[in-house]
Amino acid sequence: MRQIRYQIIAENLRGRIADRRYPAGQLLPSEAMLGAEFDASRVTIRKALEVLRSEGLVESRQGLGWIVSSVPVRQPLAGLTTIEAQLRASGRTPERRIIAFGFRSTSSIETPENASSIAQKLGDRVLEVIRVNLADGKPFARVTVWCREDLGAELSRSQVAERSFYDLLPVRLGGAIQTIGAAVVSGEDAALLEVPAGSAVLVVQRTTTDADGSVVLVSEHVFPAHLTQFVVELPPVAMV
Amino acid sequence: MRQIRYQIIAENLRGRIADRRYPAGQLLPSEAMLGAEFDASRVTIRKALEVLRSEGLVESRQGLGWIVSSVPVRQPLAGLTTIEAQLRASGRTPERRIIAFGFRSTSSIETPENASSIAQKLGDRVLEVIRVNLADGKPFARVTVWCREDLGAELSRSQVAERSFYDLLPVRLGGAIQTIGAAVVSGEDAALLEVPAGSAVLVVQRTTTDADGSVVLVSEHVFPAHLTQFVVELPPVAMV
DNA sequence: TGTTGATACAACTATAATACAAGTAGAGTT
DNA sequence: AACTCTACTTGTATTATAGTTGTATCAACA
Repeated sequence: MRQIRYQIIAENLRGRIADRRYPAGQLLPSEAMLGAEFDASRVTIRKALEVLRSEGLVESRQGLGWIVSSVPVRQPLAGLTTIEAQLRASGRTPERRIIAFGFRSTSSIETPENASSIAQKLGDRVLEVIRVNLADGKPFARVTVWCREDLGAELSRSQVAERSFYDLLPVRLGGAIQTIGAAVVSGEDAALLEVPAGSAVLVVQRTTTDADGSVVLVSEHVFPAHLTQFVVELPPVAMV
Repeated sequence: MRQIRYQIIAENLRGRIADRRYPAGQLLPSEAMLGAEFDASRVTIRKALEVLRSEGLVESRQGLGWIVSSVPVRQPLAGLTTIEAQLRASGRTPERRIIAFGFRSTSSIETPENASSIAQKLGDRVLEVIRVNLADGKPFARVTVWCREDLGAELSRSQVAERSFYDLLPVRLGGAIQTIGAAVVSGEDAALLEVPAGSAVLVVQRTTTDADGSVVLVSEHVFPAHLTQFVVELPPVAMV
């Protein structure tokens, strides 16, 4: 029985990824270098890499190289930034897909955080926007934003699809309070995020205020656990 | 392994900020000087600095230079370390149960963070302590600590059961970096934490350094999702 | 027929080198 | 005290280059 060359090479590379000789997030040697190492042509190396790509182990970017995938995006908790900015900083191309856009009464909202607290913060009617953030075409977060009615009235669906709320709102932002928790993914979110039922997600609830301290946005962000982790640097003062 | 230059430089600078070689509020060397030091062009240095800016670690002012973000940015995050202290503050009685205590070789460790990185940080042999933290008799965290061999040699099982590592270690602590993620609970953890199989947990990995910047502890903390939430206050950051 | 090798070219990326505008700080001058 | 000048900084843009993946073609081989 004849062994097919590119499958052997794929198996070899699979091993290097598994034992972290090629760590997640790092660039693989170029196709040319791998070709030299395995004494194979670029075509063969590519076929091997395509196999690994179909298994979700690696991704490629033209002009850059092959990257060991399933890299959690490391989100620093140092300040109020947008997801898009962080994705761009880590070299990925962000994209938004609007799932829902419309005004609704606060009382009908169901969240882990109870609806009445949203009403208290934002008023009886709010603009609700549900969207999915994509990174390199793959779902990366489901974000639901509730926005104060007077501010939301100025916004259109297309605006929200193209830019972030923080860019769009005509107020000076003051800061935010976030709670970070974990949960098992809901049925709807599993479909939106394209993850298997029963997998874990990070759930972030954020209340954003303007410079005067009044609440502008309440939002809920859901991240697949294998794609995201938050990074915090703790100064020595914090130690007890 | 191929690597992207500006990411290496960013990681290097991140280290200098973390260990206070570039103290908060201070000007960094100019882009030109950094370029000379790293033998890189201004474009590359700038890209590295932009990454750090997106993480909220540095800011820039035209005509002046790059500044390490000042303390107020980090201060609110101090709340994260006090999870155990918060328990005490909320009137519950904390308790520790030691599951395992002993030295082992780093290579045999299995963690989300790969073993080789622990070996690189702490050396080939480490003291491994696994314990369960209880609040009012109910488990609320499984904590595994890997400690540098020379420091671990001074510790006894009973000491570890009664006091925290931060109290016990005879070094001045310099700071820590934490990553927060989510996962589905493992079988062992489900038993230790007395939660149903398939439920979600928060996973925190922490690397603690001493005042000199060398790594003292690597630890992994697992919290049942329904018992724990992290609260973070985010100050505003200059939007790009 | 499918695998492999060899080659060529387009598109893209990171990096370097360079130039100039715009802002800051400080020394010197008036 | 107010102004000017200078040196240095970041912000921004352009051009160039080497190296990478994306894609296609043709030929050799089992």
